[in-house]
Amino acid sequence: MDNISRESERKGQILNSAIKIFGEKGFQNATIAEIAKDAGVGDATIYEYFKNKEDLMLAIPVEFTKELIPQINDHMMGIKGAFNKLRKFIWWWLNYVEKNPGYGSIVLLELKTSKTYVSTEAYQAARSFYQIVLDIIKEGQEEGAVKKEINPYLARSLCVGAMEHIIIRWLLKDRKYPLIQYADELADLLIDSLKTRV
Amino acid sequence: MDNISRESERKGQILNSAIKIFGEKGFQNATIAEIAKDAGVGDATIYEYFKNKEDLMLAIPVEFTKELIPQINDHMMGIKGAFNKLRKFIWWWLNYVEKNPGYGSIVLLELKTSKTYVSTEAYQAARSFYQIVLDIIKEGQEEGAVKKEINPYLARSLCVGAMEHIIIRWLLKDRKYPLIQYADELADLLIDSLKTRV
DNA sequence: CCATTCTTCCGAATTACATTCGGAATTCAT
DNA sequence: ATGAATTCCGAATGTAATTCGGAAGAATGG
Repeated sequence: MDNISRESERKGQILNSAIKIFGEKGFQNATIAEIAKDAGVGDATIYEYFKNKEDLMLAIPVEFTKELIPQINDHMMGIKGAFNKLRKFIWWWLNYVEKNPGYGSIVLLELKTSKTYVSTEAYQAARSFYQIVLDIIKEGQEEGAVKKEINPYLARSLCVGAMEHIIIRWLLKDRKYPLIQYADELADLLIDSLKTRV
Repeated sequence: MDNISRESERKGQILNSAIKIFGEKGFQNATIAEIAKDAGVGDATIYEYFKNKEDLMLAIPVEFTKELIPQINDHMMGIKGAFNKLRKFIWWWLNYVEKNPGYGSIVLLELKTSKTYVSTEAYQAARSFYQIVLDIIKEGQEEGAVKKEINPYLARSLCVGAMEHIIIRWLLKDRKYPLIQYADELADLLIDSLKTRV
């Protein structure tokens, strides 16, 4: 989650502290003072780099999701067949959130309450991340593995909705036992849902 | 959404204004002053009935979800077969949110960011609402319509996750065209996912 | 090497709200 | 009708976001 090259060192420090504090306490209960202190800068300095508290939170997914897409694509390399890719995607995403729960709770819980969310870059970033699932489904339809009659956008909602629901439950409650323990069973169920019947 | 009998008239006024303002502006951007003004009471009066702003928001699902469960059960009467019930549930829930988007955005977007959410009555209320889906799935397994080998809890996550995902998309973006237009296709997809194969 | 501008940074005000206080208005019980 | 309780709220308080004004440091030019 760290050492990502960014325009400015300062901006990077602040973002790293922001992800940490927002992730721990949530948007509401995190204070600018605390983030500033953690980043080792003055409160006012944050406002040199971000318009306001909300803008600071929205900057997190933009920066980090940019990194995610190459990473998942890298993991996808050499995997053949839509269902194998989907299984990998589920595994990878659950694993990533488990390792970075702060990022997960920002993206899955906090972000959507921002009044302007849909018109932000953050929304576009999330969109292109989930686009991967859509591509997998379409690929599956081409290769004949996924039922042709399914609306691929609805199928994406099914996959993403189920994943998010499981992740959100985990974020809200337990966080104790591994999140990836759900990965296989969830993948089985989703694959079975989409599969062409013989 | 109105005329629900409650302990006190005042408390009811405040809750109705709260659902309206929170629903419109979100928790963050709603102010106590605005809710008080809308309810026609002084700011301090709100604190006679609710511990604080967060407690006021959390009171909404408790009050309203109590009403929801009898309503949906009422609609379920006379419907035979798990899949017919599931279809009805999807239709009814999408329709309810479409008619009460303020309530929907509180329950689906705002609530989960509350630090204490899982330990509140509001969480229990949501839980018993979604319990209905679990019961339908279990019933389906008993009558042989739903695959026996599916973990019913995971199946619930699939159904609820997909519904919530579609509702959240609608709340965040469009809200223009009818939400229920998704109901049938979603129901088809979910039913097909759960169905025992011959 | 020094003066000048430009940039970065931040301590100290300012502002916007949530929350609390103290007492006024109203209702209730006798 | 009167004292006691309850309900209500305007004004004060406290906390945290945001802005201001200028200090400290880096870059430019002679």
